[in-house]
Amino acid sequence: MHSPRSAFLRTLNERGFIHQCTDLTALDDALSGGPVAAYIGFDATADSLHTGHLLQLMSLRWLQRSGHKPIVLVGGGTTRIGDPSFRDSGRPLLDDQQIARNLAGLQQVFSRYLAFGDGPTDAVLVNNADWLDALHFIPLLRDVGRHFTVNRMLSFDSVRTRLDREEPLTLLEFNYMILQAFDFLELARRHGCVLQMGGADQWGNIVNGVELGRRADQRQLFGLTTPLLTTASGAKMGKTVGGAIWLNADRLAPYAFWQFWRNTEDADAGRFLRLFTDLPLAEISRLEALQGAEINAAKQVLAHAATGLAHSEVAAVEAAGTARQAFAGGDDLDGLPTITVPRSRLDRGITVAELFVLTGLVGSKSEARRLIAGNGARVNGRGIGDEAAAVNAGDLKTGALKLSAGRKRHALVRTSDP
RNA sequence: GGAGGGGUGCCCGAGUGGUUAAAGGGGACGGACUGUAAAUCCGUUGGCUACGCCUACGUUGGUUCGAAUCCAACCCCCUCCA
Repeated sequence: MHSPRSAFLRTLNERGFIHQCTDLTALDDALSGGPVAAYIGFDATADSLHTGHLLQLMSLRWLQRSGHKPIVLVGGGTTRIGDPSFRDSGRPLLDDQQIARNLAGLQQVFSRYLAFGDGPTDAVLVNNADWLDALHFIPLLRDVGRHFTVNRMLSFDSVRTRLDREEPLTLLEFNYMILQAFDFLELARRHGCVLQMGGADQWGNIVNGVELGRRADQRQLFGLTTPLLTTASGAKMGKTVGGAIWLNADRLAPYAFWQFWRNTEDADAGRFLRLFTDLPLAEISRLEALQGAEINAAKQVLAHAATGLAHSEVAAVEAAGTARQAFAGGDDLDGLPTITVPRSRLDRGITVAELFVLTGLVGSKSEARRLIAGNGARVNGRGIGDEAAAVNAGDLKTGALKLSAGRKRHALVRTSDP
């Protein structure tokens, strides 16, 4: 699009957040006219947000910084159904207890990206269980269901793959889109919310909400989606050793989070800086222009900024220090994953393979053996050649043993007194 | 309720009585090369008290010296019919 008038859309556009919009011009007008309320929904399918949610969090952050009001919707109600969009099969249903736990985990993160409060542009948190739980089937069908045709619902890409593969799509799941549409309508009525944002996979769900607003209330609502992110080499963004890149520190240590960004592919550095940091564009352009090994500097800036947002400035500095030490072979390795083993256990002698299992660097003793056989295992930086190699307290260096699986994955073993 | 098709390791997908811990691909991990990058190449990819043992091809039984492969019942999915 040509340069939008509103600061919000201009920023999103320049930074690469915009994939599709239901009516970009009219939305731009609305945003130019004063504070606008917009929402993004987060279902409680896990107890932490991950990098896949980061684009959404940053979207809301820019919204707020552009003088508008972010609404964070947590899906206490919709999580009980499970969004079938673009999924090949249904997911196991979560029970209410698990959902409650997950919600608690999710909520730790929002305030790191948004300022909550009672002011006109302060962020608010709402839970769709507040209205979805109270719905009655027949009234819902009459009030909402009559605005939906099955013909239209079946036409969305988000469910078509499932149907094409002849995988079952239950009526429960099929209703998800109606409830998400209803959420939008409800937020429009309660909070004057006129915009729903989300990932590209949410397009169908969002459009349903926009249409419901028009049909039920003659409201003009807007939808705006962010692109589906892949790395430059085509992999899904946010998956790596050990699964998802979580935002909660208890799920993924700040050091590991920092490392994730530090390991960004060259070709992604500029794009990620625009999307996942709020550094000025001029600064990003400069970093992006670096060539060859110098791009590493850009990745460090990216890692620092992203970690600073998700965790804290202090955590980011510490993570950077740990990484420097870990790769330079230094001794200050406090940020690495650490396990504690009783001294007596070490005194009795313990194989390196067993230690690797204890640290979680490998999943089984067999895997540890394979790692050793493949020349991937090191203790205090020295390669282990013998599968039966053992260590004892005498091997402790500055009170800790550093185990490495490959060049990048490290863990510390410390001893406790007994 | 009837007829047919199908359920294999993280995923996809071969395999229809033995040499099958199960081809091939993807993914993942490790190594080489590098810059903690990409691409490429190589290796590995169920577990254990490891020259052997245990677990594994929807579930449970059965046939057989021997089954993922044959039989029976059951569970689940798909398609068509009622």
